[in-house]
Amino acid sequence: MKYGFDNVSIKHIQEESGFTAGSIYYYFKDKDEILQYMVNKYLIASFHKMKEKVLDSNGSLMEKIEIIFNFGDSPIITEVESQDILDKFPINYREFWVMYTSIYHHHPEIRPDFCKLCDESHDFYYGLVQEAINKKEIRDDIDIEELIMFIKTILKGYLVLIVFQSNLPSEYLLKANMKLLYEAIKRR
Amino acid sequence: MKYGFDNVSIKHIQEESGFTAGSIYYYFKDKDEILQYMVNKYLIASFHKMKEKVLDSNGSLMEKIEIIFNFGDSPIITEVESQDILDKFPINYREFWVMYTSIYHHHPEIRPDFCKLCDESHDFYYGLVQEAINKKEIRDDIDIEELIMFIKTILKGYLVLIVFQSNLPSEYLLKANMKLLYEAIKRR
DNA sequence: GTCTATAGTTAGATAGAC
DNA sequence: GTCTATCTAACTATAGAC
Repeated sequence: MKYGFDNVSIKHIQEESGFTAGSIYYYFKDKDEILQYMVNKYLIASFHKMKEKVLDSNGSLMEKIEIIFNFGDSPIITEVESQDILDKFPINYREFWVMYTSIYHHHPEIRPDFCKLCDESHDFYYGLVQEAINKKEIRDDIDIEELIMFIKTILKGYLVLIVFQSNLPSEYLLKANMKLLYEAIKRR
Repeated sequence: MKYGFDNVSIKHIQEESGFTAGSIYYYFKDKDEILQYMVNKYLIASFHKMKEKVLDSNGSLMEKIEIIFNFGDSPIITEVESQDILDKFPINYREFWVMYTSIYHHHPEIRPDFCKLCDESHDFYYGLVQEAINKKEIRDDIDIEELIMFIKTILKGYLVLIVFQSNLPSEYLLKANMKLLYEAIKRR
C-alpha cells in the first residue's frame, strides 16, 4: 500500500515482514504469486463481507446503497485464520482497490478475478433493485439494467473522487450523490 | 501507455523513440522529468481542448455533458508544434488518465497538476450548470455545488467502468447514465 | 522452515568521443 | 545534439547450510 505492487521490492517486504527473501520464496514461487494471493484473499473476501453487511441491514435500497458508499472506508478483511496481520496493520478497502486498479494493465493475470467480481456485483445489485421495486420504494417504470449501470457508475466515481480529489469533503460528496440518485429513481 | 510509467524503462523508450539514452538525458534530467513534461503538455492541454469543444457546442446542458462523456475516446492533443508524434501514434485520453492515476501514489510531484485540473473543472461545471438554470433547462431548486459533485462523480465513474469493466458496452452505459442523470435534474 | 550469500539481470544515469 | 560504452545500484530469484 505504501509503494504500490510493482514498486515494492522483495527487500522491502523482507524488512517489513521480518522474513528473509529466502523464506518468502519458500511460500511463493515468484512475486506475482504474492499479488495473486492478496487479490484472492483480500479483494474477494471483502466484497463478500460487503454483500453480507448489506443483506443483513434490512433497510431500504437507499440505506443499503449508503452502506456500500461507506464500505470504502472499511478495513480489508479475510478469513479468521489469516486475520491477525490485518488487525495489526489495517488496510483501507478503497486504497486497496486503487492500488489494485493501478496494476491492472501491467498484470493481465489478475483480470479474471476482477471480471468475476464485476459479474457477481451485477447479480447482487439486480437483487437489491428488484426488491426495491417490489416494495414500491422506487419507480417501477425504470429499466433495471440501466439503473444497475447508473448505481455502479456513481459508486465507482465516488470511490475514485475520494481518493484523487481529497479536497472534496467525503460527507458532502456522499450526501450529494445520495440525494440526486434518489431524485432520479423515487416514485412521483 | 503499454507498460505504465514506472514499468517502462529508458531502454524501452530508446527503442521506440529512435533516440539513445544519452540523447534522452540531454533533454530530461531524469525519468521523472519526462512524466512531468507529459502531464503538463498532454493532460492539461487536453482538458482545455475539451472545455473549448463544450463551450463551442451551443447545445443544452445534457448535450454538453454527452460531449464530456465521449471526450474519453478522443486522442490526446497538445500544441501545434509538438502534435506530430501524437498524430502518428494517437493516445486515447481515457487510457492516459488511467495511466496517470495509477502513478498518483508513487509520484506525489505530479499531484499539484492534478489539483489544478480539479479546481479548474469545478469552475467550468459551475458555469455550465448556472447557465442551464438560467435557461430553465433544469430545476432551479437544485443546489449547484451538489449537482457539480454529482456530475463529476458520474463522469469519473463512467471513465473508470469503461476501462476496468470492458464487458459493459459503452453505448449502453452512456445512455443509462445520461437518462438517469436527466431524471434527477429535469424540471417537473 | 528459515537463514546467509550470491548469482544473474536490468534499472537509471553519466562520461566523453564525435 | 547524438552517439557508444559503461558505471553503480537495485532488482528477482536461487543454492545450499542449518
